[in-house]
Amino acid sequence: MPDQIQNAFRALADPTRRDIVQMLASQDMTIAQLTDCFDMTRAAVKKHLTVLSDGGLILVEARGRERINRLEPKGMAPVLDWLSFFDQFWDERLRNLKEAIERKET
Amino acid sequence: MPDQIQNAFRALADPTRRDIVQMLASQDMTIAQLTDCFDMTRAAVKKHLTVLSDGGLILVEARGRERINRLEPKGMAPVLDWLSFFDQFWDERLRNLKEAIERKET
DNA sequence: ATTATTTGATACCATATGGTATCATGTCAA
DNA sequence: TTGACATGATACCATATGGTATCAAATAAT
Repeated sequence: MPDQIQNAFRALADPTRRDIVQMLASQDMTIAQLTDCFDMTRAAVKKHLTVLSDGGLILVEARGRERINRLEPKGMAPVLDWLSFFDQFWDERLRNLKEAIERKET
Repeated sequence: MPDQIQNAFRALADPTRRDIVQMLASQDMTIAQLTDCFDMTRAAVKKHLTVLSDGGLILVEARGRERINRLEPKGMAPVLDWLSFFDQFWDERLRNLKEAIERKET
């Protein structure tokens, strides 16, 4: 719960975890299914899934002896919120540039 | 140049670096100025700036013996591009949910 | 010219991270 | 019940990471 922003950004910092996120976007998958898609051990994939879960980016549902890993779009909210301030900066930059050009042309 | 997405995500994965980005959003700063804002050595701050530079998130301009660190909004583009696919997923989820509700109510 | 200031670079350290191997546990099927 | 299968958990390893301390180099100030 604490530092959700940090956990989410950390979860996205690894290329394998970003790949997992992309795969889960197309369909829910078990650990074994995900492991088939990567050149690494099931234990390694499990670790990545734990980090993604800590980041709030996936939800794990126990179904019998399997664990269905599902994407949790809400988990991306802290990341997008943080980045939103940057959009403002970007816009301000464009405004300043526009102003400067207008002053020169006056 | 290669793996710009990875370098950008990695740069954003550290809380100190995200703080630096926020500070540079309000004004360009030298390494010494940034160091005053944190409880760590100038060398540590310099390392973070190198990572941010590798991620394409800042530009460094030499001015005399000082180095002006400036935010580079364009560097955020790979991150936003990668996240954009997620927006689609989110929308699709909403569409599916909407469809399911409509089917039930029919 | 000399000194102070800002930075670059390197060596070094503790811990985090990504990975494997291994064994224990729970669940499905015969 | 007895295996087979999917997972959990732990110990362990190599490397990456975030930090310090230290020294060299370039520029500013006196």
